[in-house]
Amino acid sequence: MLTIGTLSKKTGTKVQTIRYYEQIGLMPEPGRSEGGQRRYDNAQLDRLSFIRHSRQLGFSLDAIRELLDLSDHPNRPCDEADAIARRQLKQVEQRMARLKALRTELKRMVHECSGGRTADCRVLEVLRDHSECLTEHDEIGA
Amino acid sequence: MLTIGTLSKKTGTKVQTIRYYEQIGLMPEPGRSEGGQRRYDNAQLDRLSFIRHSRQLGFSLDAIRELLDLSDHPNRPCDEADAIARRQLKQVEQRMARLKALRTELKRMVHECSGGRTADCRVLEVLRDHSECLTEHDEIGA
DNA sequence: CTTGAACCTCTAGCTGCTAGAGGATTTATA
DNA sequence: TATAAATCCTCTAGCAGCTAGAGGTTCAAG
Repeated sequence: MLTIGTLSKKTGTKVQTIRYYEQIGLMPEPGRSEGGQRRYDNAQLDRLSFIRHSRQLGFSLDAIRELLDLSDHPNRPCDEADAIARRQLKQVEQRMARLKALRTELKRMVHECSGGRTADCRVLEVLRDHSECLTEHDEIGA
Repeated sequence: MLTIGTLSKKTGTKVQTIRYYEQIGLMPEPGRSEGGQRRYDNAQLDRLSFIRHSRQLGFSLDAIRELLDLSDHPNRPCDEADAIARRQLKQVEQRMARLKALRTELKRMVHECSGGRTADCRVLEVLRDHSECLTEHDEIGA
């Protein structure tokens, strides 16, 4: 029987986060001690590890919900899990492409800054005038 | 005199977002029409463009606040603006490195999935067992 | 039996918007 | 000048995915 603190340490998840996962139904309600404290077993430890690992790979909580559901039904075809992973891969690739464009632009800004007064600062100038940008970077928060 | 809708179209910013920027003090309170509607001038248009462009380059609203402040004081040294941009560049590079590791792992997962039952799904297996990962990817939400 | 660490619930906060309700104003046309 | 459509207003609440803190209880060691 594991306390929430132990689970926290074993998975590198904050205690509050574990309770949050329970609240949104991602983790099942665990058993309780006589005094009302949460007590976990190994299955729940595995589940939390799965969740955390998926989060580390960038999957959304919704995607993880689906993946967990699939994982609970061993006889279903795995196309769906595959599709979710492919979607995630695509997203990662899109984000990388975007960051690459940003990096180019930022490098250029920083590189051109000669360190005088802000009046002549290339960084600020570029920010003021989009047309100075050589690369495309048109979506916010992608 | 520009209405908020015009500003919205010219900068590609949602009307609510413009009001939000005003609320958090990023945009100044504009003048008003007799009936109480917001009316903007070109200086404010420029300011909003600056904000938007900075957002597109990934700067946080706090960073933008600093950049705007620097931009308003042409005689200050521009080290600070430079530092902010360098910080941003560093962040972008870190995120890229992280995404690269994720991509590798996701590719491997997807590649190895042979399309059978979920019981044998490599995607789910890898998620279950971190030790199967070849690359490091230890921070969440970076 | 006492102490202190870990637990409990509950509420509110973070970033950066976005959406909708319910109503007022502006503008174009008839 | 009247009216209708488009735009504007304020206010509140919601999204993801946690995180922090208040104020109080339980547990395990000594």
